[in-house]
Amino acid sequence: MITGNRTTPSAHQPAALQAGMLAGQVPLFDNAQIGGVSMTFERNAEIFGEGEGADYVYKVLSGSVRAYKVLSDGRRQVTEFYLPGDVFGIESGSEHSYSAEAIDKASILLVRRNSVFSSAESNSDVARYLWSITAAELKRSQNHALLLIKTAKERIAAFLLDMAGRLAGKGFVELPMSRQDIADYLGLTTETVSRTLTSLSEGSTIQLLASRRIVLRNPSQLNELNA
Amino acid sequence: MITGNRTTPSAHQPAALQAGMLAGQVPLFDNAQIGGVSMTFERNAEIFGEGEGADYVYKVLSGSVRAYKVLSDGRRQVTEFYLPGDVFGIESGSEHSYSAEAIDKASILLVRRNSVFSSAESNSDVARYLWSITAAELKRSQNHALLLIKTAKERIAAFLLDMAGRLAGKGFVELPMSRQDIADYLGLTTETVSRTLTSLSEGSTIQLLASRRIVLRNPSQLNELNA
DNA sequence: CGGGGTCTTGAATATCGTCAATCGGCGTGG
DNA sequence: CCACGCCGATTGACGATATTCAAGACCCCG
Repeated sequence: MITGNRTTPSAHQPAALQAGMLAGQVPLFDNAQIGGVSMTFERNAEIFGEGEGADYVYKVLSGSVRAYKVLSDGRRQVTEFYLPGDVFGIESGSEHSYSAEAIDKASILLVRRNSVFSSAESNSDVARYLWSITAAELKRSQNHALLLIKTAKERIAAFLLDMAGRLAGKGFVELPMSRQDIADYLGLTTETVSRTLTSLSEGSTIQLLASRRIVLRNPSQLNELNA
Repeated sequence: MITGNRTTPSAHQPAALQAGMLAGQVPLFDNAQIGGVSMTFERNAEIFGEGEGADYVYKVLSGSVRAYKVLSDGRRQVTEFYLPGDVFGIESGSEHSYSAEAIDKASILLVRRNSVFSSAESNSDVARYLWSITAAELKRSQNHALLLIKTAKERIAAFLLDMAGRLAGKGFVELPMSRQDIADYLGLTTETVSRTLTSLSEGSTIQLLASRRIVLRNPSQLNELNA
């Protein structure tokens, strides 16, 4: 790996590691004892590609990341969006089963997979933390699959509520990703995403301050759509 | 938990535990040291329900199991089919995030979650096994999501290939599940599943010996559909 | 041989996708 | 500072795929 337009590894910068941590867990990724290195990725820069060696695990310090798979004909499925605090790239196999790119300029903490694994060998807290992250991702993935059987309006509603919960803005949600990213996450087209947002806006369930800046005027209405 | 029409726990019966085991792994679930109990579930009997306490982990000894989530309006998403050798029901939270039912008469090995967890505390091999099972499920779930963005024909093709690989019959695939189960797994309707199978059959890609007994006449053709 | 559930088939409809044009914001350069 | 150009987003008209509603066939079990 280590390709793409990224900056040179900078000195390690301690991170605010609130998210992703359950009570009583080891502050994995938060100090030099495990040897993390932070890197900056430019907009659309590849962090790793499907099939590449899974030699590192990653944590978002700032910015946002999309993970995705592509079909042979170019159709793309965004499996997950990772926001500050999220850990990603942990795999059981030796190769990544999906690709990851920075959505916007992003600062990412890299930790050698071996460091984490060998640490887990001797420290059961680390092992449990590792497992709990994976289990949480599994749960998210299963809920994602649940999304994909819903109607377009329901998918958008669920997506907005999810993002509102994770981005916690000042009265509005500032989406880092494009309509295409959203479409590929929800299994829709950009046109349908756009139309659905317009429709929700016309029903004053939401308000579009800008295309990526959205006010949830009526969250409970979104929740009802969340069948 | 422990509800539904199931038989009383029988004496432990040693299982053929080939599947789900990676090289060098601990034969978890295969002996009394961890206190497994096998139970028989009748067709359509509930093994556990969403929201119930996740006090056990399960392994299919014979028969088959469907895991699913339901939306408030009754739409059902089958998240996974579990076949002999598969382990399921491991969760990070204290409650199951999905339900599980026997598809046909099934024999299931139950192991107390606490036994597994405490074993993982002291034995890093068990911890690693636990994690690898969860990671493998995550990978399957992500591939499942990938399925849901494809066309009906592609979904059916992928499903048939998957089942053929896992069921390994004598010249044909004997499906344990109904069209409704397949439909809910693939995010389609029974009618669409039926029509698509008929269409594949007319193109002699497959042959329907009986509705649940299918010959893959031309697997490579199915693979090409697997975009 | 009958009955109930499963599966298949048909016709009409709806939702979302495709193709295409236009709009709009933003950075660049004059 | 304003004009241009580019990329992303929106909107419209149309079409295709899958759903819905409905009827009938098949098959296993009693």
